[in-house]
Amino acid sequence: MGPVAAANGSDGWIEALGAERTALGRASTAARVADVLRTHVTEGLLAPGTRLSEEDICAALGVSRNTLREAFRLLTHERLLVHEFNRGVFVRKLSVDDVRDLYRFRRIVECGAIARAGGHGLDDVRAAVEAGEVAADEGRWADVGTANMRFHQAIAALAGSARIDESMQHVLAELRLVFHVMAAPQTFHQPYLADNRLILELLESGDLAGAERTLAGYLDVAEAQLADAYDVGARG
Amino acid sequence: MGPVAAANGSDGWIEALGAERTALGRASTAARVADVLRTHVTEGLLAPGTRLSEEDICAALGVSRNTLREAFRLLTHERLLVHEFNRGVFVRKLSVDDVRDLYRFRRIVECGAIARAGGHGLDDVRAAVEAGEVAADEGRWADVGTANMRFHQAIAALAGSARIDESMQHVLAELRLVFHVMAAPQTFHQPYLADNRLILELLESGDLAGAERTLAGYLDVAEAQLADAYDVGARG
DNA sequence: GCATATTTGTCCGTATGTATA
DNA sequence: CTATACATACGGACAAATATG
Repeated sequence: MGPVAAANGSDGWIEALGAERTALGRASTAARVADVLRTHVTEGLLAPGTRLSEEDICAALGVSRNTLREAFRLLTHERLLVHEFNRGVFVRKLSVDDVRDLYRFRRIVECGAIARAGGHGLDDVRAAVEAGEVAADEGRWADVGTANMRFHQAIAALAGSARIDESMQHVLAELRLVFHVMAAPQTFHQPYLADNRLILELLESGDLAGAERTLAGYLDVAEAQLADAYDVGARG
Repeated sequence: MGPVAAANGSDGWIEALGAERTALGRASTAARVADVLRTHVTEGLLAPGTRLSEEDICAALGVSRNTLREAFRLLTHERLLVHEFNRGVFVRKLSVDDVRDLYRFRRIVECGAIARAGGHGLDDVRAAVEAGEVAADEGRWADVGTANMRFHQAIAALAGSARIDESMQHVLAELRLVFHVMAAPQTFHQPYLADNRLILELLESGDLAGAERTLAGYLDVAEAQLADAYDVGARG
């Protein structure tokens, strides 16, 4: 374990990667490597701006450079990593402008999905709302966060478009990077549970315009809250 | 030039690729290779379903397999190619369902962009409309098509979101694959020029709701026209 | 169903170019 | 300006999967 860890001054995340080596079972090697890295990035174990050295990670995960670069491609496309030519790949660092851009995207996609919602797909929305409420009752704040993600993914899915679904998935993955700048990311989502239920009820009653209005306001508030966190905090 | 051409029964597109070898100037090799392939695919020179042999293309472009595979990855992410494990990469073949999905996406994104349009960005819309009209007057149908693409890209850009812009770009590139199933792709876009101008004028007069309604109807008609072409033609 | 040839998946070593201390 | 570190790109190798006869 020594040499790699000692040489790179990485705060130990390289070793954590190496520990996942055994988990690399089957399926495309690159996809598995991408899974491992994706987890580390979205969980906040790799700080934004960190450079990912090809050599070190190859050694830690026991894969070749070509395979690793394939994994880098996947995550770069998901905007979790950025690739600077002749310099390497880095963990994505989102700016306030990125946050505003993400919410512009969400307003269009989520509100558009509601406006064109048919009757189907509401089950997934309801399931996400209830899962969030149960998790909050039991104090499982991390699960509240994932339930909230599921809620918005389900809202976008009302559009009935695979491409919309995929875009939304990527946007939400990016947002996970943003949440780590919050002082208390655990409880960030809790206040929005009531809005989620209200939107669900408006949808079920057929009041699409009301649901859309509520969601738009919701997104405005969340965006402002995150932008404030940037001003106070890391000045990203 | 003989052996490669003679052996692969490729209708000559491999040689056409080879002709672009000199154009490979600077910037990442993989990105340049991707550019060449992207052009060939979107121009319809490579029929959907065609398998892209690593060996042949490496020889034609004079790049290594690793580099070519990197280019393949880029284009796969753009959905222009599909990668089947242990079988190779193929030019994407879109189904009727794909067409419907693409138009669902466009309805949400383009109409949403109009609904949230500020005053800025209309210059690009106007430029695209006028370029299309001039090209049509002069019978340059290919340019009419590209001007039409520019128009819709400019509409999406009214949202003021880089992520929306990029998503729209990919969707329009995919749509180019669809246009080739039309009997007369050259004149496909011509009838829509009048709609483009109408939408521009509604936007300039501040009638966002009217512009959105017109565009939505436009997209419905175009989708139906393409779906019909699929029924009659290649049964994709 | 089997044996063969082809093609892809993965990895390695190395030479060259680029950025940074 | 020099030196070092690193990414880029190439070519070759072998295993594994697929296609072909």
